[in-house]
Amino acid sequence: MTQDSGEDTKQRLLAAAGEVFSKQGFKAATVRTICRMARANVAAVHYHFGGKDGLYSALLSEAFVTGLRRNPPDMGLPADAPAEERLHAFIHSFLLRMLGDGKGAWCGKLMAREMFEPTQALSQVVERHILPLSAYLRSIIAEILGNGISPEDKLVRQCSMSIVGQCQYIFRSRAIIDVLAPDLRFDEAGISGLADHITHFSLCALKNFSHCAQIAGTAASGHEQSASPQES
Amino acid sequence: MTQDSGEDTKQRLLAAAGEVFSKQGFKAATVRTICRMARANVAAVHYHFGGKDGLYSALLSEAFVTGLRRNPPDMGLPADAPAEERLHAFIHSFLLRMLGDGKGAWCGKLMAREMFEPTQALSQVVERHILPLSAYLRSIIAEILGNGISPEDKLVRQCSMSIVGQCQYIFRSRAIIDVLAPDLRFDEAGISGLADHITHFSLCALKNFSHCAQIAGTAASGHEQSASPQES
Amino acid sequence: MTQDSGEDTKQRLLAAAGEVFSKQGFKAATVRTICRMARANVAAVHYHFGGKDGLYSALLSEAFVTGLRRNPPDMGLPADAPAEERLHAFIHSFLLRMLGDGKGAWCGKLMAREMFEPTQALSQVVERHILPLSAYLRSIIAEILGNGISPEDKLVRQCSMSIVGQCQYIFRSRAIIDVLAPDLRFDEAGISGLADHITHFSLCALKNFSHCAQIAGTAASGHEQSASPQES
Amino acid sequence: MTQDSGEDTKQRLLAAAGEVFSKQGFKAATVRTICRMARANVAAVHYHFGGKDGLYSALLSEAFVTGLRRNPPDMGLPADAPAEERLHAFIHSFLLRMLGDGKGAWCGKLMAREMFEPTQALSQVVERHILPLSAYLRSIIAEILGNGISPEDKLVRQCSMSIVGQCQYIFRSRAIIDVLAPDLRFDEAGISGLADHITHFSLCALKNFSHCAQIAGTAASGHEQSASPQES
DNA sequence: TATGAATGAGGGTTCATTCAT
DNA sequence: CATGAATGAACCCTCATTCAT
Repeated sequence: MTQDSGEDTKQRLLAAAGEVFSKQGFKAATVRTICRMARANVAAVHYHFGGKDGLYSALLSEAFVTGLRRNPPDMGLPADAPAEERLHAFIHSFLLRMLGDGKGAWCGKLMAREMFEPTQALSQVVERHILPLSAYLRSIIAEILGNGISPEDKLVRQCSMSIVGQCQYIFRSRAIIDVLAPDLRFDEAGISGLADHITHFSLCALKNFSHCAQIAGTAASGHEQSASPQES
Repeated sequence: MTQDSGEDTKQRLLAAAGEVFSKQGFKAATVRTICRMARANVAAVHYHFGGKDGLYSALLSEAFVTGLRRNPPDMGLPADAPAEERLHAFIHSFLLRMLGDGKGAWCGKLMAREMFEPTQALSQVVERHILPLSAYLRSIIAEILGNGISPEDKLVRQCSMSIVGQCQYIFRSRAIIDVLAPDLRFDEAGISGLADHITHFSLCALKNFSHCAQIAGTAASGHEQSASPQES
Repeated sequence: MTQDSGEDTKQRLLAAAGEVFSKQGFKAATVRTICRMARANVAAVHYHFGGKDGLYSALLSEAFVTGLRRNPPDMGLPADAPAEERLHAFIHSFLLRMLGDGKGAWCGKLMAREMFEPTQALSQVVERHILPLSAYLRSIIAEILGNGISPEDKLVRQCSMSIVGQCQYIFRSRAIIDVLAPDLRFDEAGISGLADHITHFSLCALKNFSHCAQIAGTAASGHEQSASPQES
Repeated sequence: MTQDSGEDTKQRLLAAAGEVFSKQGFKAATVRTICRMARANVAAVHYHFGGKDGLYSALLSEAFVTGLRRNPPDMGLPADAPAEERLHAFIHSFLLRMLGDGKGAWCGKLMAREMFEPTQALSQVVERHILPLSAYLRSIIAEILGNGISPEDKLVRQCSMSIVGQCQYIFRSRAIIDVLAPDLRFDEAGISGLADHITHFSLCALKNFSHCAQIAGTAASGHEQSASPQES
């Protein structure tokens, strides 16, 4: 019973911390708010996590694990599914992790914030979770680009950034988007629609990358260090 | 000398505030830090701007004006330049405003932060600066998509988000990118290269949007509220 | 010990606040002074009372309760004592509450100040403590005036003000009185003597109110809206 | 013209200071408020009066002179008027000085405040203005009491306090009175009525002081240091 | 003579943290 | 294990004052 209560308090603290930290940021969030929401004493967070920093670190670790378990990057697709479908699943799960409104939706929000405003807890998360995710996305991109391009190629990296950028923008600029596209809803159907668009947009780009090379070249007014498929 | 000193202090405060606010955010930044950096008294910010809020508002307004003057969205291109070139200029100037290292480099950083963590000072900035910028970008996109599509079309709006998302990601996830792509430099040449890639990627997508429709349709596993060119 | 210490600090804060607030007024008094005097931390007042306002409110409530318990308006007289003796007890206890030098002497001082410079904490004190006191005094006055006059009569109200005014003046103009009547001592005997005088002065007035009516009428040079016993 | 403006500013500052100081007290009042009301620069008060303290001192001196000139204690009565009428005039003028709403009504308010919360500027005012006023009142009282009683007698002093106390109470406890006697108006007629009552009440007491002695003696339960007419 | 700009001390309040129980 | 009480540093802001013109 004591143990239960102890673990229970710890979990309630983590849940509350997720909500508050993801909504207000590390600095703006206050330990008191978190503890009040978790129906715990102010001193509990220091007892369990050693302080505000410790709570945040613990939260960050759990955030990724929980988020990925809830919305895995392949969304249950078999490993041998077509690359196009796997890209769509990756994008869709990405959006769900960041925009989902259900309990624990803060996982992705917290990560997005961490990338923008990295704390010292970031590095371990990057190595443990982000790098593998990135590698997985790049393998999909390389497969779509074809021509035997390596997932480590600079072009693949850039395309990976283009895709992830589109996903994160939706969440990060939500305040702006609410003004620019007020009819956009972030319910399940809205998220699905966004995933479709981003997938469509990106596939169009990837599938035609070589054909359009000269156009970009022209538009780039001579700056030609931009990687092209033939480069590698 | 009085006038000079008066305006001077005000300008020094703005400069320091830009640096600190863009680096730490509104809440985490402290008036003391800003004043120390500006070699001004703590009370000066209240005298000149009426408080922390006022300083931030003034800064936000100036940030956009200064940034746009330094790197205008058309980068000096004639109004009748090809849409492709104007898109490239838009993207390039966007990156320069956010990534530039010169004095006032915080302009873009500040805006990116404001979009992620909007304060009450955001609304006026949106109306005065962001909406026109967005309209300009959409007009370019509509021209490239052709078929007489309206700049207000949902598809154009989504593509606009795709493009802006790619640009902002570069800045926003700098901490991650430093790990994912450690060879990326953010000097003039590096930024130019990034602009080329994003332009290329986006043009490939836009130019082939209709041809790829069925691919996205397949990948989207039946969710078809995603707009397609034929829709409008 | 925890409980003791906890309540102890709260009580020390109240005691110090009483001294400081009554001496300097709400605005001029500083939380830091109070805390220093109470050997407590600056944050303690916010922990226990929620802020300067809360401390003042709590103090005001306690002041009246403590003061009335220490010097009840009837001074232990039986309820059926003659009205004259009850009036004397009322006046005497009033002076004791305001001029007493013992611990908690600030009770009356605080109230006097509050009446002169009312804060938003006044209303509740008025309803809870002052109105009953006033009603009690008016019942005594009505009994002395006789003729079946109602305690709510305008004349009774005015006489009540005359009596309370005499009592409060002693305290309020202490600075002046020290000059005008330097031989006045505010020890137990001095206060008792003052109570005797005020009682005497007021009884003389009340007992002869009807007989003197024409005198006042003459002196009032025609302004006759002053209530007289016959009025009601 | 320069001189005019200078003197003008000085006068406007005094007028504004009177209003603000009398309404908020010395500490709570701010130089900025006064200067804004006087349409003068913040530094003007330091230039003309040497600081906040100096302004207050200057104001206090002027307050009494102006107030007494506006409402002299005899209200124009001939020096040989009956004592009863002179008492009424004294009381009436006292109330007018404190409760008047016209421009410059702050004179009395300021003095009342000063008596309650004496600053170091009080002493000179007491000697120059209050002592003569008090002596004048005592001469009236002594004349009414008759029996050749001296104006310096302890009884006369006490009666003087009783009368002044009634007058000041009306002003000082205005916040309470608004609750206890909400039908009381402080226009010219209301003030006149109050003056009538206080005069009436006091005359009744004074005229019958000797007759009632034994009553007070009884009520005073043995404390007999209260002065009686026969004593001196 | 008069003023806009700038100052430093101090205001109340909030915070993460620690202590004794 | 857990908690209510207490802490001191730092927050933004306001003030009377002074400075340079």
